[in-house]
Amino acid sequence: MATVIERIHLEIMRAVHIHGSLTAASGKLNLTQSALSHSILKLENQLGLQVWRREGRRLLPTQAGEYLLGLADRILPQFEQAEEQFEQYARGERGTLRIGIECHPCYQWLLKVAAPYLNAWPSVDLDVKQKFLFGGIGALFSYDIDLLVTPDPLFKKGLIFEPVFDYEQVLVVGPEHPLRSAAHIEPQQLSNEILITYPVDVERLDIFAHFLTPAGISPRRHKLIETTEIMLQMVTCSRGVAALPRWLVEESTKKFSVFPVRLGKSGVKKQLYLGIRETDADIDYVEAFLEQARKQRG
Amino acid sequence: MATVIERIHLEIMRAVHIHGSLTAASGKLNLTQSALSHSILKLENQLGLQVWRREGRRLLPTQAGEYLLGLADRILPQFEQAEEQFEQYARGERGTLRIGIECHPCYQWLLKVAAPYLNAWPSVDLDVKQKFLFGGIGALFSYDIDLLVTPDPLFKKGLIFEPVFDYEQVLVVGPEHPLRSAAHIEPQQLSNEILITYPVDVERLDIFAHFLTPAGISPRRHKLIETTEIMLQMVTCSRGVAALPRWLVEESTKKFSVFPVRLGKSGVKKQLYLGIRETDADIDYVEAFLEQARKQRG
DNA sequence: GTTTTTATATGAATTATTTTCATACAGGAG
DNA sequence: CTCCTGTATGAAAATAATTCATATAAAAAC
Repeated sequence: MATVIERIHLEIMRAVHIHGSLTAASGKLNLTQSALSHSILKLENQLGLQVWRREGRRLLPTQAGEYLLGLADRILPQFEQAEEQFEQYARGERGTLRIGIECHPCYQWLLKVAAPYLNAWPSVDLDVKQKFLFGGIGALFSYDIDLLVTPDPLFKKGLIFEPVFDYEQVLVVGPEHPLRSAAHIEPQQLSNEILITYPVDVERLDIFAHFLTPAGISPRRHKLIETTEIMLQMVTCSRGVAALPRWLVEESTKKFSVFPVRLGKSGVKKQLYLGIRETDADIDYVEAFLEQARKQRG
Repeated sequence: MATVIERIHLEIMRAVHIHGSLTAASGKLNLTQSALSHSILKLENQLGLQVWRREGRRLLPTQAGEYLLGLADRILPQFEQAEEQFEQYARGERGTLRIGIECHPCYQWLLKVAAPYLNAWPSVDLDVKQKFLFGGIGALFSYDIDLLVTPDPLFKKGLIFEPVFDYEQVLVVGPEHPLRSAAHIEPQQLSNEILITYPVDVERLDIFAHFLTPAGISPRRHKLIETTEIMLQMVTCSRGVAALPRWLVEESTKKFSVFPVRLGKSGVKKQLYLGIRETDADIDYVEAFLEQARKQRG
């Protein structure tokens, strides 16, 4: 078969899916309803099958339509990303490094590396993404991001992962807290505490995954807070305890009266990794980011 | 920016890359050299940058050109796969289940499952792929395959892996071989043998990865053979020993005089997994394949 | 239940785009 | 230097996409 599916068809499928009707979609695409109708009808003719089941005036995707929608979701972002990239090239900029992060400490760490990197590479933009339909690895494979910061590396063909940061996850308590100067704590000592965490799945929280859950302990209450600052504020006021990287706690002692306590006798030790696609390994500004990360490390 | 990059541009970039010149590419695309030239020139105007550096009459991709080539490699196969899929839909067929395999036992196992599945689903085609630029997981993520058979599952968001087959990797020896009726063998007993394997990386061969290498032993010689039949033939004639799944050896005793011997006291135990994309989990013929695999298992 | 509104489909006319044709121009081989 | 072979280019031709005007029908409103 010749080439029949064009970008415009995917654009139409997606726009109709999002906006609910050909008419609504036509506005967004700066075309008339008639143009879209003709375009899809032609496609249906060429394919020899329907893309929508016309039920009254609703357009319900058929199996083929669903397939096209999936194709649109995979492909259109890549066209768009490419066009943005070219706009940047044309302006003399190098491009955008799209960074994906999969945990909160990842974000904290990234903030520290980003500043010196942006100074060194004024022609490169950074874009940070946190939500991935198929996880960070999937985002890397499908070119949604160029670089992944994660605690879970994957050593597979086509990807390169490198450790960039070691840290210890510690409990943070306020100045009034009885555990304030304990050498370390055991899981059961948290069973009567209010534990404050970021609002993510419990399995993804280190204090649960590597400390409480293995011991079969739950805290008295589990409170969810979005931002680190508010979290530390609440800990300072004895409204609960939290778990954060030690370096972050130590940096915060200027602003908040908070104290780190080791989790378990040997502590909860974590590593962050940086992952890229093998094919990107020799792009200068990608390489430079890894270099910057290594420098920060040592 | 409006939508400027179209499928045809990617087709041209790829064809020129493959065939070396606009003129050569034009033949393959059933267009004239002039058409391609106009098309790319228009694109370059809209993007505001060159896609090729014109050096004499050679067209050398610029950075932007390289980017487009990468885009073409990722995107065009998806368009093509979609069109094939639609052709099948139009013929009343359900589609093609593209299966990736990452090891030789995977292939042997697949052969056993494929026959009953194809009978049960006459409207579905199977396509088996063995070579992946970015490994099986990458192929799954980038829609090169729909289903992966592998000994290395990856439990990540967006993917579903399920164990489908347990087997023991054993040594195969011929009728004259002194180890023929040994209860099991130790690594050093192979140091004077000719070991026959498939021609793949040593790290991917179970007998090396899980038996010889940990003990620091190498066989006297290492011979590479492509096909299982020839391999068994050579073993029968005392031309060497091989390592294969026990079930495969047992099935082969009718045709070849070969004998399985356990590797180490507790044997080398392996599992095969089937992996799919989460989004495909409720496609009936995909589900049916998993069901078939489970049935085979029990 | 009738009317009004709002959606898609369709044919013809128009506009825009792509493609070809003819040819200019230039690099590389001999 | 000349011939061969590649790309670029402008104008003409062919094709394709888009609009406009309108038909048709399903919801919604009354």
